[in-house]
Amino acid sequence: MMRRATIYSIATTVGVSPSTVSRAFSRPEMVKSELRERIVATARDLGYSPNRAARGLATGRTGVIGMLVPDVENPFFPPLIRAVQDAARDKDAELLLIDSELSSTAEQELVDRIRPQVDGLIIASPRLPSKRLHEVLDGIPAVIVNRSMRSLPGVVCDNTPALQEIADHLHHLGHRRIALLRGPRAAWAATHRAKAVRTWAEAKDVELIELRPFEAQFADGRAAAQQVVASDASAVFAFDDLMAAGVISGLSELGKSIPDDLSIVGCDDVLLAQTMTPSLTTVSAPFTELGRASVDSLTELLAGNTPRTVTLPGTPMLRGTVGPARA
Amino acid sequence: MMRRATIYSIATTVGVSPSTVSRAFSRPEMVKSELRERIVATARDLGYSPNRAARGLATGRTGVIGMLVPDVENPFFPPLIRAVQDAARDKDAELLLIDSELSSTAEQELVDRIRPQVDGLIIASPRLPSKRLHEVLDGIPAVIVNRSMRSLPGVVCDNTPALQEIADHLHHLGHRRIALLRGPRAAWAATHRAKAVRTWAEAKDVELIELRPFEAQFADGRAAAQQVVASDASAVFAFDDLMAAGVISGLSELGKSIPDDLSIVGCDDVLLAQTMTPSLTTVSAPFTELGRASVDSLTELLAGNTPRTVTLPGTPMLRGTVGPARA
DNA sequence: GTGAAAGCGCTAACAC
DNA sequence: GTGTTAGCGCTTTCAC
Repeated sequence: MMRRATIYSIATTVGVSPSTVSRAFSRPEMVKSELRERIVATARDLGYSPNRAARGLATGRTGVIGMLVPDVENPFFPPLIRAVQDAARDKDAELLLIDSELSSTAEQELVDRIRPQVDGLIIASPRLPSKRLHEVLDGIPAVIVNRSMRSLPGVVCDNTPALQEIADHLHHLGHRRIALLRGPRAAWAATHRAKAVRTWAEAKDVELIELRPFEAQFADGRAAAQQVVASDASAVFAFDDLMAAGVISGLSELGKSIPDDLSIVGCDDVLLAQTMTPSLTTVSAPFTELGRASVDSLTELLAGNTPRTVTLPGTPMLRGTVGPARA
Repeated sequence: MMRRATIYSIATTVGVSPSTVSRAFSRPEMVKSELRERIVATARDLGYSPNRAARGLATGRTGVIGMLVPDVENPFFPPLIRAVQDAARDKDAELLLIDSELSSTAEQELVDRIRPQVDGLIIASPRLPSKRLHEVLDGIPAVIVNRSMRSLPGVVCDNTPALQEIADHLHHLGHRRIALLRGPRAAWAATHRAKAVRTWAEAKDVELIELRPFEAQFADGRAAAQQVVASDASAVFAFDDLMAAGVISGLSELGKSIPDDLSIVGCDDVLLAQTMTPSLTTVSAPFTELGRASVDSLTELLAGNTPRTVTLPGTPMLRGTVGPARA
């Protein structure tokens, strides 16, 4: 397995200087087209591909974007990762993925570790206190996803209108007593979504039972089923789809059937919302746009500009878990 | 935003030479402990973290592992990614994630692009013909996941005993006519799983209806529901959990209820298998071990050894989608 | 045990 | 348009 080709080996075989080879790739317009073609051709023959780490050392730009997520296994993230990766590819950048495994203490260390290897960071850190997050991100260009902070450019999804639209739908179906399963106390999205439902309920004079903040895991949803039944609500807003799946599972164990006995609404429209039977009524997050906007904002940031926070709307998806309130 | 600390800035403030600082980090035992501690301390003060790209340039080792998956959104991959990332972290390596988006034509290009930035590759490419794959991976240390090839070290999950155990269970429950939803024709796992079921069925003298290879997407499972009903089978083995969810959805639309009318078995035990109601009977893939084994094999490879293919067993998970055959 | 110097592959002034 | 040179941050002989 022979040594990989470099601009030097190409330079030698073509009979030009290394800088010309370099330019042929990074500033094609600066080298005469006939020469450039010869260079590119032999580069291909030699199986050359530029060493971006070396380029990064020289330019200060690595061409890699770091993406930090709290938990790859949470179904919210794969579509987001996909979207970011797509957008990054369009900008000729690679994706370094970091999973902090829900440990905010690890985040600082992780960020420090990768700092020199990335141009910037796209970070989803729902729980870390703003102040800490700000410290963690000190000195590294970063855009934060699904969370709004004054000090950092962000990309968020506004689910308020969609949630309220679904709420209206529930109202039409006769639901007058609704349970709300709050997400994690410290999570921006949880607060935001809860407020949307609360505001609506107050305006509509609907009874809203707020169940205490939960970790947003399937098991938490399952565990909440008891309380939902006890609350005597006929419909429930879960913080996200995963919790919604959890309540459904828990309710089913208690002999309740969906949507006949209770209506359930999730949020995000992740894969399992679509694959469960019946499929879940939820709010669809614009993953592709979120990803693209994140990368765009980061690009802006790297260019020295100051991107504003981007807000993208969720879309209501009326599906099988919502039905008329039981008489 | 001041320039990041380097071994030089540390060297200056401590009053030693850059090489000593370098050694303090990469060969701690070579520098007197008192000095080393001073160096480490001021490094911390200055917020230093080593530039691994530079280190990579010097050593030829980047400290990053590339992971290529066909589709991050397929629920099989997030747990695998998580596991690989964990194992990589233990070895002090980062993860560069590449999603080929099911396009095998793109794979060559993607691999070439990242080749210089990674030490090696962990690749899940279920469909690319072996010969092509071998070419694509030419000259880059790689281990392949969930696929067995003579020319490449691999890590695979053997689901045969688990599937047959579940099949036995079905047999006890009275199932004598079983449908098999094959996965993608070119996929190693699909062939392997199909054989497991087929062999069992022949031995048990059970009627097996093999439905033509499908893409392993939810929609394909849904579309297969018709054929399942037409086949008059009382139980179905789906290629994977996603397809299983699909058939369930399709069957439910046709008025069939699970497991009363039909029993369904998936494979892999991805998140949605656990979150659906009823939860899916399936074979649990040892994600953590698969990830660790992949990284271990790659490490071996990088050390110049020739790792054998690792085979890890799946575990049967009897859950809610299997019941007695209808009389 | 520590320092000096060369080099990893590339880019970017600066010359020509 | 193209070549020369220095330097990005680090490791690694080779001296001392």
